[in-house]
Amino acid sequence: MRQGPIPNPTDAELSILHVLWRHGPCTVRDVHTQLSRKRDMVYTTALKLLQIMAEKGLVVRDDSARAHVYRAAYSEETAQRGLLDDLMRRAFDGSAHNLVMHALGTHKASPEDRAEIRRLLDSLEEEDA
Amino acid sequence: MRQGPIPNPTDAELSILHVLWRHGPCTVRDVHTQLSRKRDMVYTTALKLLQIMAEKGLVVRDDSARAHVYRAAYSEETAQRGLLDDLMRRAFDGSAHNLVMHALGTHKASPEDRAEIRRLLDSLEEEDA
DNA sequence: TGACAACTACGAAGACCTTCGTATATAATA
DNA sequence: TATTATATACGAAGGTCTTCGTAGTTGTCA
Repeated sequence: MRQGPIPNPTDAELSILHVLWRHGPCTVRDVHTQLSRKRDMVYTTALKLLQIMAEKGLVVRDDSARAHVYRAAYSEETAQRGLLDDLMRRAFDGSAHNLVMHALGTHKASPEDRAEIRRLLDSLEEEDA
Repeated sequence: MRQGPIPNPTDAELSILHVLWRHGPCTVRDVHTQLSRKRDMVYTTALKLLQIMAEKGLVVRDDSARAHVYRAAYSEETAQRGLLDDLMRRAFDGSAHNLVMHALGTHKASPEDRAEIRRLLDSLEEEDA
């Protein structure tokens, strides 16, 4: 644990969180097994990362059993929002508008994606009214 | 200089690039003066950063005069795209749709912003047709 | 019980980022 | 010319991130 706000996850931390979000609470062994399918990583590295993440407050540890069980401290959505905020502040002058225009302009959005975005815009219009 | 693709700028590097984008080509002195208005930083730190950035290819150096002149190697838009790509790949499963929905959902977009986004969506529809 | 397997704890190395101090060279000036 | 101001170059410290190896503990099973 620690005081203050939970920091944004780093790269390796994010890859571990992905496993936890996808599979729910996991032992180190579980995390390592899953992670090994994507990256090359030794067991103790996963362990160390999880220990550090627990200290940072990124994950919560249940050490009632011999094999400790870890779970993500917050949802993927929350993490995404934190990372997005950070990038927006650092590189987009804090403007969501800038960022969205960029994302839409340079990356493929399917017709379905665009329809969904329109629906979201519609609902935002209603809120303003 | 160096080979391979130009890496994304780090935090301190981004703050220097902001000065160059805003003011055009600058000497170290110029950059440091501008930067000092926002952060606390010693002259030689700005110098060192610019030297490293030149090595990475983030900035281009003109050393024909005694006070070398640096300029950004690419536009702010290009840098933003690179950073956005990176975040999308790491945290949003490579999906612009996810990212946009998040940005719009959790951050204020003015009616003007939304109108502009709609126009962009319209133009994307035409491209598909 | 003894040997082995699986677990946690932890130190430390190597990479990168940021920062600063010092050394050195060059221009400007009294 | 001698002094002072301003430049660049560069080494190194301190921080974080990631990685791994080793030590020590606990459970399992023949």
